Amino acid sequence: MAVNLDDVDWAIIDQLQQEARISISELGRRVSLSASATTERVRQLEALGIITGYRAVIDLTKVGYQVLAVVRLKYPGNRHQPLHRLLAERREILECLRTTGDDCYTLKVAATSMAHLEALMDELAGFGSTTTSIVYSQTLPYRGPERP
Amino acid sequence: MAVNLDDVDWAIIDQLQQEARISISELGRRVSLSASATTERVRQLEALGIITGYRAVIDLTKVGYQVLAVVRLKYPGNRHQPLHRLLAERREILECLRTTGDDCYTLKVAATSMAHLEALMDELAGFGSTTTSIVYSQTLPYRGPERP
DNA sequence: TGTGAAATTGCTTGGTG
DNA sequence: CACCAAGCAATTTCACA
Repeated sequence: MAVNLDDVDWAIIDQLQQEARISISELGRRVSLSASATTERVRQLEALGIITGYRAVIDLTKVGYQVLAVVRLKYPGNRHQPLHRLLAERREILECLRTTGDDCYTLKVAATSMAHLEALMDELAGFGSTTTSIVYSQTLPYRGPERP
Repeated sequence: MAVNLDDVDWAIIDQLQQEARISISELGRRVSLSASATTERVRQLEALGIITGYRAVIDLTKVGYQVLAVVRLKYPGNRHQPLHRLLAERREILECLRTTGDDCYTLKVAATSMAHLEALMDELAGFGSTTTSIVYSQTLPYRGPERP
């Protein structure tokens, strides 16, 4: 499943992880490749599923989500469909990881207020026992991987 | 700190959260605006700090990080500099949130193998007691916020 | 795979409603 | 604020190494 990538591939990945909207020709300049060769490399990285997409990063506070929380959910049994349905509906749930350990799921949830968070927690509590931690600050905002 | 955004702003945000590399004219078509007006809107969203950047999303497994873990760190005392130094150095730490509750920090860590993860955990254990959960799957890969 | 040249398309800027 | 038009870049395609 893992793929062999050379220095140029990694240079491209690094650049696009930092500034995904630079032009192909600018990217080519930075990695010392012609525009057409750069296009081909990027196309390959996309086709191989190494680059899975490009996303704008939004400031949650500025768009109205003043509360960010990490929720751990202890989910008894193995009927996961209802939870998946909730994840699809409630767009306030930004991320959901299934993990080992006592808490089966770790979710990241954005809310506009504590009241809003409370309502979301009531929904989640229907699935199992929850542990909620409010996020003070993103000590390290998400960054992508570098060459192993 | 929060900002007032109209429908067009949100349409732009939605599009760029999904496909950050589309051209300005394509974006303009999708939100029914001319290219120059679209450029101006996007510039404003960036200048206001609502859009904080654009990032390529990389498949961790395919580039060699077979293990993803969520680590909760109980950090006694309040000397946070050493931890911040580690976060800057160890690029395997992809994210770090400071939270309320017993565990002061929640980290997301990528490793190439269990041995690699073990070494990372030894480093983190120097800061306090840790609780580690291996991620089975991203039930919901990260997505951005929608209009509140 | 990478390059270079030509045709197409997209971007930017200044002037206008 | 948004549109239009013109001049300038960037993108794509193709023949060639």
